[in-house]
Amino acid sequence: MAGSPSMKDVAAYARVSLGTVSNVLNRPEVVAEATRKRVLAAIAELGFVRNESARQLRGGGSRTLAFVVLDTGNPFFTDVAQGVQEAADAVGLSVFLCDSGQDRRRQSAYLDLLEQQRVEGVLITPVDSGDERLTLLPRRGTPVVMVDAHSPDHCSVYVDDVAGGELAATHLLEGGHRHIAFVGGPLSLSQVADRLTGVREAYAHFGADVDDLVVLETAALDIMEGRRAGARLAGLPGRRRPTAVCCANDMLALGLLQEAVRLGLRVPEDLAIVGYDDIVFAEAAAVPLTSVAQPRQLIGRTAAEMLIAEARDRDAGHEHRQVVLAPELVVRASSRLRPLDGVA
Amino acid sequence: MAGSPSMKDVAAYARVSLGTVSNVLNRPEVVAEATRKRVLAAIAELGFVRNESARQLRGGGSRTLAFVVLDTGNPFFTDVAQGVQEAADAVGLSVFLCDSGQDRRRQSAYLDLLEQQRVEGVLITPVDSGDERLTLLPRRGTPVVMVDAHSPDHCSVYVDDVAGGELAATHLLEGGHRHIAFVGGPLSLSQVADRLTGVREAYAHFGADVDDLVVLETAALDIMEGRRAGARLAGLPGRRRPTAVCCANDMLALGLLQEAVRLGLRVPEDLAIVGYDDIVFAEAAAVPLTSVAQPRQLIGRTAAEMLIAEARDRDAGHEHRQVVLAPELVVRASSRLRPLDGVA
DNA sequence: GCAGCGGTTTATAACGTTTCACAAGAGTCT
DNA sequence: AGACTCTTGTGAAACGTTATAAACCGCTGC
Repeated sequence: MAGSPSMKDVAAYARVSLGTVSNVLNRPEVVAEATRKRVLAAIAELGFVRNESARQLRGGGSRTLAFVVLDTGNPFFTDVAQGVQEAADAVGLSVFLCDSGQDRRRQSAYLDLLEQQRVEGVLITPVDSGDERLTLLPRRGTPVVMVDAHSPDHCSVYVDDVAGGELAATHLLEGGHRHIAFVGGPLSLSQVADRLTGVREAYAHFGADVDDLVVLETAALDIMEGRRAGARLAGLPGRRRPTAVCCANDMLALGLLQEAVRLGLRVPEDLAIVGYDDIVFAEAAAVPLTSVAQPRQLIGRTAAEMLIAEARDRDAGHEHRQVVLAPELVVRASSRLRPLDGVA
Repeated sequence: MAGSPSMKDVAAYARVSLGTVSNVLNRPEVVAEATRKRVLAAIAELGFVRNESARQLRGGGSRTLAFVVLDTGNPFFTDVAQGVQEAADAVGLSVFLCDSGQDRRRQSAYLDLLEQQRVEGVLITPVDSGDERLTLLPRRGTPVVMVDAHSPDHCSVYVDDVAGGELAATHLLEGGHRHIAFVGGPLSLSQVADRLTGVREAYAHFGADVDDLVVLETAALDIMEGRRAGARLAGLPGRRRPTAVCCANDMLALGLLQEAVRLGLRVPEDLAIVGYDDIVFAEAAAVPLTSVAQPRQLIGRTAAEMLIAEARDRDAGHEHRQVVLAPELVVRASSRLRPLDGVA
């Protein structure tokens, strides 16, 4: 009455039993045409809406999965999310997006909430991969798949960040750069750490002196931090300033690019820049940005499919799989060699 | 046993009654120190996790609200979402983001799901403002607030799009342009329609001939559509080509800008461009983009606060409020007058 | 006449919480 | 000692579904 009408109200209104209403909803083929119509009319008349909580409590799962994202402001993640949606749609699941905003507390809060909601599974790009919840959830029956990150205790889909970092740095080294800055952080994020490792390996493989590499750790991976880093670099006297920058993602790179240009540096002549992720805005930047591309939608789709599979055969033995995809370098103007650029 | 442990299991393990476990969880102050500890230990030992469905079924609301977004790929919306998060956090609510992807079917599916989940309320930027669900939900007790759109039957927070469109067009008219193209769509979106109306009004107020205005309707508001429109414009012979473009949002503008430049047009000399939303990438574009700025976070925060208020006094009489915010023009290089540009 | 038959419908027992009225003890005051 | 309070803990009744077993009904076939 006061609240929304329940199946009981519908049953009373249609002069049938509760069970019949349930049947109309769940196995319409077993109820006679006439009664079915009567019940449906009652439902429409009363504006009855199934109570998902009760449903879930009684019977099956939630038909819902969640994707906990590091930063919805970064188009990379929203593209990954598209892939997730696609895969979920295909099997009739809905996706809730949760933005941790690179905040551990929020990540924890969401994980608690999602477990309590009994979602079918959780996809996550963790801020804090050390959170015990990440191992607890699967142990208690909520599968967790790592997206764009890896962990021995979960299924995961990620792009080989070491290879990506190496790709970026090798490109710059081949361009004659030796004094390169790596900009990114926090280093506790595995993506960032791995990309840096890749950059170091490039120095090694190239036979260059890794002491020429400067690491600028940032507090986050967004445009603001990029601008800050750009200002710092531009403030250095020419001699001590790196001639190229490897950024841990495109958000940083775009901010850095913008600020560097504003402060009078020429890109790529004074400062070559390479980003990471190849977000859709990289190509449209002031100076089109060289970037390491990742198969974004594929990451999302694959991760969701793995999650769904894991949720399906929850009881049956499940082997965690690590799917590693390959990054690809897209060269654009921000790092392109010009006649002016001497070769080391 | 098989499934996750329930409060009953915890009670048995701790050798207390069910009610006591509940008390430990909900009113810890009423239970004696010793028993409380024993129960907490049992909870930890068994890895008990509250079942939110049962909780909700029995008692109160879901402590959750949802934001159904037109396109998570558009940073404008993710910024609005930040504002929503902020306001929700402040009162201890969680936010689920749902991406309708400009797809009516998906919007409907989400609305159904959310109503069944009994969320506290729904924020939405509708693809299809004609969907009956939008009026049904509030009538049945789930408050709905329009974000960046308006409707007489709901609370809403939006920016005066007519004023915004007029701002953009007036700026171009003052720059001497007469042959302007409006690019945006679908026109069924109120934002798009209103911005176009504003452009027309600018012509009227300026005493210019509105027949010089060309309308290019697009299928969506994304970069791809922008590129397509850019190609179309660039393909026109110089005489018939508009000298300026008003885009319905920045995604379109950035795509259009990129393609126009690629096809050899100079911006703003051959083609001036004004975008809408002033997303963070507008400033970092190939040619920094003039745009109509909206107070994104404020929109989200205000909308969420209104939703929360409406949900709180659900029964008490509630008057729908329309909060209209003011747009602001940010002039950058993509429309800046150069000495070369003659004045009409 | 009676067992047996689909085809329909019904009554009832869960599911895991929260809440509320009440019981069991331990003090306190007369 | 009896009548009180106060502090803790208990038991049972909801909440709105779904599933399962049983009941009903009008027939058919023997």
